[in-house]
Amino acid sequence: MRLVVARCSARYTGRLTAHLPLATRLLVVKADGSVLLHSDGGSYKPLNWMSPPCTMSAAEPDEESAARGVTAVWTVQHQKSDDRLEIDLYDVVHDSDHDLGVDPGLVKDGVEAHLQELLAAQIELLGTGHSLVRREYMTAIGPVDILARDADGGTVAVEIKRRGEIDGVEQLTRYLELLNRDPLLSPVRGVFAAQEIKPQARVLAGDRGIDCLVLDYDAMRGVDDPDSRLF
Amino acid sequence: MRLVVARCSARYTGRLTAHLPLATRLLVVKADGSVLLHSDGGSYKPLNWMSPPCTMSAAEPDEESAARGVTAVWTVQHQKSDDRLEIDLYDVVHDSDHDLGVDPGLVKDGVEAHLQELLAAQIELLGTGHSLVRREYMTAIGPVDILARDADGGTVAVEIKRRGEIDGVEQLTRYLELLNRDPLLSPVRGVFAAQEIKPQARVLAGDRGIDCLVLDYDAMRGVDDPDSRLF
DNA sequence: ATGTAGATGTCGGGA
DNA sequence: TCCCGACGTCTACAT
Repeated sequence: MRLVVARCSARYTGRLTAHLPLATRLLVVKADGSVLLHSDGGSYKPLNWMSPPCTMSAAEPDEESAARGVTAVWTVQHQKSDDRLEIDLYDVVHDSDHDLGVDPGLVKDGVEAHLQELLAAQIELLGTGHSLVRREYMTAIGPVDILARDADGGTVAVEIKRRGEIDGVEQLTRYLELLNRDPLLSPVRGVFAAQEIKPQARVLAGDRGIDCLVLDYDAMRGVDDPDSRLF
Repeated sequence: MRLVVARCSARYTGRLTAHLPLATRLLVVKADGSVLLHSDGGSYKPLNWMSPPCTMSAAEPDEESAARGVTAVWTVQHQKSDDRLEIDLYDVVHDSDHDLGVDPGLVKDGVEAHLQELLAAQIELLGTGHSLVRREYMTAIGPVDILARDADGGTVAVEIKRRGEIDGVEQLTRYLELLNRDPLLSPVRGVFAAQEIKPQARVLAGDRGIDCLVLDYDAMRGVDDPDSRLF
């Protein structure tokens, strides 16, 4: 990812035609060639941008542009359409490059969050004698949904999904690997809990010594939700 | 505008609950306090963000977090709702601050509107003997871009787009259906005019008995625009 | 302030 | 791949 802060102007042609007058802005060039042009306010939407797949090429300004003070011209061309973004750079205030690597991406906890609450409140669904240690137990690679103790005092890490698939088992495996390095917690047992667990995920979990727990959302709500107990 | 590149994890609670596992990302803090969290790919949408009005406060990590390697905790709180974004920063790779000033903002060049003006002024591009009835001819379902008469006195409805795609043909079809119910106008012929017409749209138009007209914007401006006639 | 339609919408899922 | 619907939609404009 390349970060440039510069006085610049820009033109965009594609679904519409538009231009940006001269001002100081942040230019972000991502690893996939996409470009964002941000001002110091507004929302998360850039003033102007080019989505991937696209290619960015920097060129010397022509004589006329150079005379106006342009130091570089960036052309960002979309690869599948004729969308094109041209940026004239004037004074460059900042220019740096960073290797960010791949991003695991956002994890949305919608129904998942509710399942987590319910299971935390009904922790004995894990087995008689279980007790809750903590929800969203923080680790360096993200929060473990539920940490609990079983009847024998052993630690249990629970990963909760709406639909239990292979990647959820992988996630729990990573957590277990990390948690088991902590002598205060080890040995940590894993429980993969979901409303529905795919056969492949169940097989993989079994292979990893991870228990599977199918959660009955409605039944759990029925126990916990006052609205469902009115009768 | 503050730019930080750092390994970080984040949690968002508000309309939904979500979290970002540990990874290296770009953090942008804008002058209005809004915060963007970008990965090195994807489109212009950040992985996570907080829109203004909001306040960002940085704090020391608690003991437990510090033990995990957290060097700072940012809390971004929306001012009108209980939306909240919490960011744990680990290794900070880059941190810089820049004064960008106010931005004049994006100027959209209404090419479609301009094309309509130009075609109205050069209505014979539809064919010899055509005359303009009206621009923005109002109907119950919206304005028809141009209504004209051909050499034989027949009515012609023109839909103008910069890029001619299927939905434009559908739109014109709806207008034609409506206009053809009017005995004073019927039969009404349709013309789909655009700078560029996609093959699918051309096929659909043909199927509906709608003529296609490719507009040469530069040539039309050359005829009409005094700035281009100076020589 | 509030509701509604458009967006360079973006993004994900299913056929 | 295209099509369709949801979105932390956002945004401007109308009332």
